[in-house]
Amino acid sequence: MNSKITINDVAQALGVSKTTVSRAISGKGRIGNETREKVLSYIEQHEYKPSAVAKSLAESKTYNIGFVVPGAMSLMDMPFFQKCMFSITETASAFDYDVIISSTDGEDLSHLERLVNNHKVDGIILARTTQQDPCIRYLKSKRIPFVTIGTTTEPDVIQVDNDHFNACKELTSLLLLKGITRLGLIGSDKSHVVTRLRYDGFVAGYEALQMEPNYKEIFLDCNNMSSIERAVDEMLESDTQCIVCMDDYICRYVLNKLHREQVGIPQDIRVASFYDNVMQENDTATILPVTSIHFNIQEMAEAACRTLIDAIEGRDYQYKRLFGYNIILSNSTQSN
Amino acid sequence: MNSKITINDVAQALGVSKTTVSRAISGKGRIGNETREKVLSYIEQHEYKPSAVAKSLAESKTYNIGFVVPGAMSLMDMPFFQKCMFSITETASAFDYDVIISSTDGEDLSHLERLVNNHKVDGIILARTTQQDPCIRYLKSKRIPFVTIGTTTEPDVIQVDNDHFNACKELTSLLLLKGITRLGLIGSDKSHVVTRLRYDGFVAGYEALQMEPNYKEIFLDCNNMSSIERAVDEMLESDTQCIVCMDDYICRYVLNKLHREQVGIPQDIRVASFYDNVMQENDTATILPVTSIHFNIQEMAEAACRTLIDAIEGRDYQYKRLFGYNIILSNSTQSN
DNA sequence: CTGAAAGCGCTTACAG
DNA sequence: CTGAAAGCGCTTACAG
Repeated sequence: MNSKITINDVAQALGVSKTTVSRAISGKGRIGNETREKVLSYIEQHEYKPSAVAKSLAESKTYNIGFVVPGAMSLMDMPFFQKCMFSITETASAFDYDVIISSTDGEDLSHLERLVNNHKVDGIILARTTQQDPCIRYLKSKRIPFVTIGTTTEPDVIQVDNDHFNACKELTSLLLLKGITRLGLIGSDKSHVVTRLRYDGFVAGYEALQMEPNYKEIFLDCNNMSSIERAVDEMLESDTQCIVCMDDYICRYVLNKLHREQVGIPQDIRVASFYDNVMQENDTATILPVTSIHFNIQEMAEAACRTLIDAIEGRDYQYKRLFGYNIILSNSTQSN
Repeated sequence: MNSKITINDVAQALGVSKTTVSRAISGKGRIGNETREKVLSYIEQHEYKPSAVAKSLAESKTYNIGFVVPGAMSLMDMPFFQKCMFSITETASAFDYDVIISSTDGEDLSHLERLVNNHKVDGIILARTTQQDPCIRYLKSKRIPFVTIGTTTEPDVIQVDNDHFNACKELTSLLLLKGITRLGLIGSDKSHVVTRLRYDGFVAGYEALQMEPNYKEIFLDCNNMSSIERAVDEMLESDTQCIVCMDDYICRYVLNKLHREQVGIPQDIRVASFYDNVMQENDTATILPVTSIHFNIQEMAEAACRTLIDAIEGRDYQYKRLFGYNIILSNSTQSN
């Protein structure tokens, strides 16, 4: 209740116009140094806080951005989105923006539509891209600024992503150069763009060495335990030397399965992962270190947020940014 | 860009006043049936969407609520907060509110302060309570409506929680009645209110049967792997019959440790948990089913959100609500 | 350098 | 049942 003080109160108390007060605060427009100081110190002392809502209306800006996450996500996906979320709220608040959270369940965009239609946000960040992404189409049609975390082939979309393709390509080549040439691959939803990129990187890793993968040992759309374990079974029966998992979600199941089957790593079979989100958290005492790719999620999410704000505020920005990676070699892929 | 249409445009097009349009939309104030229909159908067809910001300013309401989560959280805590978040956004949007996400890092309330000072929210939900919670104190001083998910002893705070005390009491008594009387307890941060409640429930479970716990076998503030494993070591060297874990985070470490030490469950020692958040997700193939307590997080978070909105909108509400639980018995506590 | 005034797009007493 | 007008608390040409 102490905060009923408005710009008018300040102006009157100081015997100046609210124009002047406004200018002192925003720093826009010419104003005498002395006057500014006077206003600023009064504001400081009396804890005047401008109303964000009134500012919004006057500027037709909300200073809010929407962050859209998939409504259905597995345990393993949470660390990624969580990191994105924290990084984005942190970055946004540095620019005086707040983050409104929204979710989409497949084709159901109603949450997102509300946010956009009610003009509650100045822009949107999409936490993930899918093939034929309905969110992307919708947002384009609405002509609201947005950036995707993840790659899309849709034209004219601002996007920020990890360089999955090159990371996977390099890791694959690395394994091949170690003499581990019969690689099996397990991935999940083909509808996620990231799956496609990793797949392409995998194939490119072979091609870089004039080799070719064994397509029979590539299992996609494995998004539950049983399909993953079935893939492992098949690989164990064939001559696969190393199981390459597209993400740590899959990797976890694979390791468990191998453990139960008493298959030794790396003696009996090797394991690598294209993503290490959870596994580095030293949270999973069961799991041995696995050769994998490490991305800096925070940095990428921060870039997504900055880029969006640049777009909102009419500054220049890059349409597409790709972030680097580290490959972490562990003895799970020891070549002997 | 199709959305530049305002209430004025609608009024003019229809030859009525904007008062009338406003009334047709809000349903407040008297208005002729025919007029209302006319306005509504025009709005429908022309996709007029009122500006939330203008509405906010006129009503001095933002239709936003803030959701405050701890900035530092472990992997194991994520499912809980995630569930809360989804449940809250879902509930909020049913009442036409949006959710702004905010975080606090211990004593650093700057995010929260920005949110409150800029008047960007009508109320706040705190995702967790701690002893001497600085957020609670701050929010009380600001006289902004808020509800906590979690119990607090601070007076006059609207709170919603799971009934940890009775749940833990009952599970403890149950074990004792099975003849498993030498229980060891491992818990984490004493500064979290929930730790205290579970501890009290544990002791009360003994007292209900005129018994007393062995206080030497109670280990608190175990919030990393090594301290948990040390506790397990001590229990293995004593005559503890069952290790009771305060949450699934701890339970996971305990199970891993026992597994590595080749200690059989339940033959050699039994295991129970006061919380099953992650473990029920059938995500953790390694982990065997453990006797534990199950809460309905979604229901509780929804209640938190509804209660907050009731408070914001001046309706009646309950100061404190406790939600029930299920005890899930598994063979990890087989008494023979 | 400073101010009076119009405007952002709604809501809501008040009057009819 | 309907409308003219004031007001919510800011910003920003425009004029001086």
